[in-house]
Amino acid sequence: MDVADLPGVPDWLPDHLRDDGIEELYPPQAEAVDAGVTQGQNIVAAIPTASGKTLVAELAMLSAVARGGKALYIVPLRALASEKQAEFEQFEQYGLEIGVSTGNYESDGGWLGDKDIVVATSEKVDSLVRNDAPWLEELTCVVSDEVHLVDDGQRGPTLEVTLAKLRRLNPDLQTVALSATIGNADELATWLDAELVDSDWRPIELQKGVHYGQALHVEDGSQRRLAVQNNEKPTAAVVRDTLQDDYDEDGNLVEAGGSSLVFVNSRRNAEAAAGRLGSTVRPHLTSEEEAELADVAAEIRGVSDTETSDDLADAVEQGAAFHHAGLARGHRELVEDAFRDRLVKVVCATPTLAAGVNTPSRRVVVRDWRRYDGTAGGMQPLSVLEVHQMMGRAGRPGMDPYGEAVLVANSHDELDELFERYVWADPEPVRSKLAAEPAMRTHILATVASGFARSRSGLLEFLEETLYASQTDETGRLERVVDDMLTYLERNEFLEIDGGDGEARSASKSSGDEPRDELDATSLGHTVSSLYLDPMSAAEIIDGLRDWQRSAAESTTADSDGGFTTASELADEQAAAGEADPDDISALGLYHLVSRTPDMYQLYLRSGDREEYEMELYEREDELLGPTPSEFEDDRFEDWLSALKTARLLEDWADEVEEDTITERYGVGPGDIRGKVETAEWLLGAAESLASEIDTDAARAVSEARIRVEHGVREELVDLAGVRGVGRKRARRLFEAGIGDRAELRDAAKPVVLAALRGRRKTAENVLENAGHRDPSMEGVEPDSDVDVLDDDPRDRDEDGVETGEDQSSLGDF
DNA sequence: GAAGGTGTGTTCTAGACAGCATGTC
DNA sequence: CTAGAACACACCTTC
Repeated sequence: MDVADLPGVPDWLPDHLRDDGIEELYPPQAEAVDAGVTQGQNIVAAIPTASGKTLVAELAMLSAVARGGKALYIVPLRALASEKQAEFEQFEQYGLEIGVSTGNYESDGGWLGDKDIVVATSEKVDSLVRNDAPWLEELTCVVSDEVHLVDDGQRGPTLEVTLAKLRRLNPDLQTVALSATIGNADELATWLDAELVDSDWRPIELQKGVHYGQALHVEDGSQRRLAVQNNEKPTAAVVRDTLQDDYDEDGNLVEAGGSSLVFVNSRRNAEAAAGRLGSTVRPHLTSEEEAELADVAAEIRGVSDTETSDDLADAVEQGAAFHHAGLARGHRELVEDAFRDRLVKVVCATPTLAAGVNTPSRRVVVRDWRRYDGTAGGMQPLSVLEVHQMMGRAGRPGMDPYGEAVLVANSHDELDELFERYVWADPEPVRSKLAAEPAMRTHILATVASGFARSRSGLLEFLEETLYASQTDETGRLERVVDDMLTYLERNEFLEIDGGDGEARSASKSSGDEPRDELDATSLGHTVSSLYLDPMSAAEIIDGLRDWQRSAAESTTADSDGGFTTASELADEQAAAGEADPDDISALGLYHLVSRTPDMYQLYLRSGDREEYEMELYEREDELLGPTPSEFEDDRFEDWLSALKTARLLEDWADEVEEDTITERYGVGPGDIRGKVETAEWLLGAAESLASEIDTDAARAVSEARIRVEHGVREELVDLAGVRGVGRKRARRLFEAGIGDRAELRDAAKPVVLAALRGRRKTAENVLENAGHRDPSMEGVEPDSDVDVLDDDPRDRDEDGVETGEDQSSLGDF
């Protein structure tokens, strides 16, 4: 189909596409147009990655906007939100406005309601629905990217419910769902009343194969010699083969050496493999490439002072890299960019890269096809869908003649098994996971709180519009889970059933009457839903805070030894008790409280950890909020301990312990610290709202704990760290130079400030300006040589990562 | 006697969304 | 209950 023949699209689009070199649509795109994407028709497009899904989405959105509408593009990852934003910004020249909204980022320049196309994560959209964003009703087109993720137990239900809600809000909404090739795309189409485009057409051919022994066995039945040299691992042989230039019989260069993407099953394996493959890659680098790689390596070292950072930089110097979720954001982006620029020749990655941003490669090697899964009790094979997603990264459009995806077999039996299991197999069907309890807990409360259902029957009726309902005939299960969760939500005071106190419901049941089933969210329930908390997390936090309030009150009472003589004295005493002293709450107690909620992904207890944290628990038990579970309640006690480990990490961070020390002490990567801190920040913010909602005196302490963890500083630096451009390190340096807070920073002698900031003039000027200094100029100022500046190398510091100073005594037991 | 190979026991395990109000070194 | 790569370490071989 020629781009000139597109119905319903804006006039400028055909020329725009031609400028991009697009004259003709790919077959699946043409199919989507025939099915009516540009005319408001619902579409499910199940087609491979890199076969032009984005253009299908763009056709739908642009034609919707051309008709005076407004489009929403839902992505599963924040990183994809920014990638799509960059892509859609090409249309700004035609007057379209693009907006982005994720948890940590919202595009500026006006209200989202004024944008023509908004990109957001599914959770953000869910949250917008819960908080009643008015512009959602103006949507005429919604695109859901990677919709096969409805199969995900954790996050799938959110997408499923959100789509159902958007469609109910606006019955005329055009729904475009983009999916990987899956077994049951037709079921998705039925659910969404959509036309189905199901195709495995790809713009570049993808050849799948399995390497075993000295040969690569390709799916078409052919074999290619791919020799494993002395002591080399098969993966290294495949990577080396990819690096070599190919020539035809006449000696002409057919194809220059290419890059490989190697998928492995653990972070450690990724790092080890990258280190080893470096020696495979190095001989193939030009000196120019080596110099550029050295620059990238230097940037990587600049991102953080950790071992991970050093290891990554070492690998990159050799032209190899690793990629996993333990990397800091900066690390990830540097690796992805260097790989896209063909500078880094091999990336060894965990599945982060298969689901994440677009990083195609000449060849993909799936080395490990089993992954540890604690719940299943051992190694479990990856799903076909997952492996196909990885293999689909092979082949860069316009750059490679074809892509190759290689599985690695270690035995002849495995060779056969891999062909059966992955090369020739169709992906699994996608199944809704909505009926699982944690998902129901959250979404029932949200559905009631935001007014989508006001009764049990209304709730069930709404749930009929989900994929779950369309995939099952067994209505009994759904009803049972709904009732269980309603009871749970009522018991925790998030919901009122029948406007009553819980007795009414069971009474009506036993009397055999028609169940009076009105549902209403309590004020607390509304708060929990709009905070986007799992109700179970909210319940845990509320219990913990109430427990603290109670015990604080008791200790106040116990202090007054006299006993009460009159009623008024009793009242006074209770009032005093009611104002429990927030200073009694330790930061650790609060960190532990949020770390044990289901919204915090806890750290793993390693061997030896159990003993260590049992000791820690014994020493600091009275700081924790709520009663410690008995050691015989194995699971809960285990959770309590790993929450303590997580809480200790947060405490260290808020105690200004060096990043390097933390990564080593807890066996995590720099990116994990950021992740934990971010989650804790969010949960403590939610805890702050809950604390005021349930009327405890803890709000102030919670707020302080949150600010400390946000900036990673001790109490005395909270004010300084609030200045833009001042983080934990600069705040500490300024403090050590005698500058205690923002006001003192404004009045401080410039030479002192400059010296504290290690003579960086530009930085010092920025900092002073942000602190509100009248004349921040550092011109002609020389650093004060009397100021002791903290050494920049963390390895020179003592274990606490805090320079020995006057406040040494406050360090405590260390 | 250093470098390297082989054998054995031990250790450890993927990912990442959200409130609210603004910004690390 | 289920795996398997990587590593640390001991021990041996080889030049």
